[in-house]
Amino acid sequence: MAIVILKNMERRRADIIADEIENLIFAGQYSDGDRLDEIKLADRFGVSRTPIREALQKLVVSGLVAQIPRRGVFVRQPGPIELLEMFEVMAGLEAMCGRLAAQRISDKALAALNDANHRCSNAIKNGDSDAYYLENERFHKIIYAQSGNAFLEQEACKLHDRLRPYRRVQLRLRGRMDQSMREHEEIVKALENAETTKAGSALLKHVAVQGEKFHNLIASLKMAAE
Amino acid sequence: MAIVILKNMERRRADIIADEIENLIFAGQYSDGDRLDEIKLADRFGVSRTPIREALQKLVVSGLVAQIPRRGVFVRQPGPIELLEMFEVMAGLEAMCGRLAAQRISDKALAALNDANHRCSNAIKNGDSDAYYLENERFHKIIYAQSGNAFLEQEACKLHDRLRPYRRVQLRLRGRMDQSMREHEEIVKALENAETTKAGSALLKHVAVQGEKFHNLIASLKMAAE
DNA sequence: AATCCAATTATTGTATACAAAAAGATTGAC
DNA sequence: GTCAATCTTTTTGTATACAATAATTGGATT
Repeated sequence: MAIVILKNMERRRADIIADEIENLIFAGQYSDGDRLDEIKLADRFGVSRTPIREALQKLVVSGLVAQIPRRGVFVRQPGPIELLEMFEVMAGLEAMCGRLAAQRISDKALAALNDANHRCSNAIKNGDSDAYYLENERFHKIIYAQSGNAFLEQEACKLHDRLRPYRRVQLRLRGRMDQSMREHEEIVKALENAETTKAGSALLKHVAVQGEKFHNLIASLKMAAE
Repeated sequence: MAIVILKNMERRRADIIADEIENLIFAGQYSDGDRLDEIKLADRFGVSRTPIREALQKLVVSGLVAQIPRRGVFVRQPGPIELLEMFEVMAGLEAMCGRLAAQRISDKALAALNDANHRCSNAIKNGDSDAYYLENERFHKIIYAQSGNAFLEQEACKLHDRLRPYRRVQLRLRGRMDQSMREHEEIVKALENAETTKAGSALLKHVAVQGEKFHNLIASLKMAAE
């Protein structure tokens, strides 16, 4: 008898709204320091202030906005320093996932990684950057899952999602997609051979913002600010 | 002229309540699966349901409770597997902090580490375990800060605080406090000599739940369940 | 014209009211 | 006696009302 985990499809409105506001912030609809007007949001979503406020409380905890008592809730777009810090942690988490996955990964997951890589290659050939980003994300999330640590997987996913808007920028550099592909293959090889250390260091290098990637990130932030 | 960062001392009631409920959960006042009754909590804190609900939303995001739509909010005490996963991530984060701190730590912070260690020793001699836990915490938080990565520091602190109730258990093993002290000294030495890898591995080993620590943790969980 | 103060207006935070759904109790059939 | 269906109660989720605080505006004064 199969065990069925039925995901609660019915979500609370406040939760849906929290996601939507999050997307608005990620999409750059708000600048750093903008106040999130409860009444305007309530009008926008066609609800009262109550679910809006519950949604905002969630965003406060997840760090996307800052709340000043009796003043309101303000969006907090990370500046260059915080972004570098977040990428540094992301690299560390990916390395952690890689080290664990090297010991724990299943054959099926290895096949899935190769599959994702293959589709990445095709996307590059076709110049389809959207497809590339999608498969790239699949590649990394497989590794998170194969860490065999659900808590780590969750944390890595959270940060990955939060950095998504900035990751696209990273890949716009000339030849960066090709190099990224080579790194992916190196990572898979290390995982296949259960080379713990190598898998970790390959992922660290792959994700870390160093050298040219650093300058690229800073430059793109300046452009976004204009 | 000194720059004064005035921390908003006035906190929202909902935030204070969120902290208090969090403490109740940490203190073991609720078992896994218990429903957090909004009305009872409202009575307890002498407020209406509104601030209670805002507080609960925060706890949902921080992962302490799970919300089932139209059913309520239920406390989610981590089971043995999730605990091990969390300790595994904690060890990884501490190692990350250690590697970075080895490159970035200040002389002043090194002195503070030695100071904390010294007070740890004294606490052991006096059999004052409360003082030991306090200084041990100070020791680790200094390292988080000296990673030079505020985002990492914050994440490490969050997880550290969440694991606090279970860490005490770890140190009850015979001779564990002495061994822990030796490990602290090894960590400081690596940091002093800017030995990146060694600082990381020493912290990993220090925090990871392995061997006897594993059995101790599992056993204590069983006792708590009785 | 610039600045300070008072009155007005917005906005947040909390309480209460109400609708919808779930849990629990009660009755009735078998 | 057990099970099922219906009715009642409880509880969640949302809207609205109101109080307290912050922002704003419009003079009055220098």
